Amino acid sequence: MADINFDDTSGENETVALIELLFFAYRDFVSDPDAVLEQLGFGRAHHRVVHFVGRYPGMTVAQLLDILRITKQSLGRVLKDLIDKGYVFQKEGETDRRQRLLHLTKAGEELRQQLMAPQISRIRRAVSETAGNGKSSMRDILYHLVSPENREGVKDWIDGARKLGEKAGD
Amino acid sequence: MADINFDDTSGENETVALIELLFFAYRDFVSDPDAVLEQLGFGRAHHRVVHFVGRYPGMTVAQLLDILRITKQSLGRVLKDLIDKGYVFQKEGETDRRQRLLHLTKAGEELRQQLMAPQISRIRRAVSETAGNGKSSMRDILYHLVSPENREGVKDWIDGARKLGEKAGD
DNA sequence: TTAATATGTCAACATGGCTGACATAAATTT
DNA sequence: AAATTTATGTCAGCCATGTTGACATATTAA
Repeated sequence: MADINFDDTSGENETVALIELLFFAYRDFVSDPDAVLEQLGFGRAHHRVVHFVGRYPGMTVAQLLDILRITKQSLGRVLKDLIDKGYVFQKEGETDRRQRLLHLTKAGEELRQQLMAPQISRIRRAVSETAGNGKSSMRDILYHLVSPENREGVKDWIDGARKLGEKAGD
Repeated sequence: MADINFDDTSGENETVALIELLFFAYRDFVSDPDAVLEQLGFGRAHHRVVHFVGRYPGMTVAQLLDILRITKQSLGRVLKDLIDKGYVFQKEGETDRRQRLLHLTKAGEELRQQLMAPQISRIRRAVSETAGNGKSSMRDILYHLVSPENREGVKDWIDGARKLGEKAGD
């Protein structure tokens, strides 16, 4: 349709596999903290706010909006939840008193660690299970980001889809 | 909170950086095809269906549900859209006539290619721009999955957050 | 014949995106 | 000092896409 160069047909299937691995890996990766969030009545939007505020205490609302790429309205809702439930608090900026600098409370920081822990474990496990380098390394790593109980299914899917691919190059 | 081993403090910050890189990279990666989808009145859910059906023509509805991990209801809506607009069609299973095997029409396959093209380009570019191996390779690759115009901001964020991190190990 | 399976459909609801308008206070510019 | 811009908050309302649970149909399997 557009002017894309499909000259390199050699890595075609591998690249498509990477697209799907990224989908699968991300799907599992973000699902890790869901159980914790659910008990608190929070969603993934809350998670992102807790994570980034904890990572950069004192950040402004504008900075957070820029990172998350969402609107004030969307942020406002989850931020209100987090403030009301005592995980985030705001501090008037010292040099600019219009700013409401964002910070985590002790409970907020604990929550952040709790949410981050399984993701850290997952990444460490993936890294430790991965050898090689370059392209194959990324593939390995992403594959290893998939939950062990899902790997068989993912592998079957990837292999199966490749077998049925039209122009099986490699 | 839970019994997580934070013994290995050496790779702590790097691992957190990987978490954020995965967030940023995925954010940009899935946003690639949005412009095309918007013109057709489709969303990302439609994209996923088109992609996976095109990758595995003749798959059953149950298989697709298992891959996407969504409910029948959620799938039904987007599937109906895609069928009504002529991008997907269903074929009665030959051995099992209860099945409605999923296929892309010609328009569907063209759409799939059109949606996949920028993601393939992005991955290829990232791979070609990446050297090294192992952990650093994944970091490089994910970093390079971020849009060039966003890399400065992402890098600043990662570096800035690391500088402000409590236990700056490495 | 009965039970299980594959699929479709309905109502109802929740989350978290979005727009656009508007308000306030503080900082900056004129 | 006055006017403008900036940082933030808030309101009403819309949309996409996820959820549950119930129920219907056709077909296959026991």
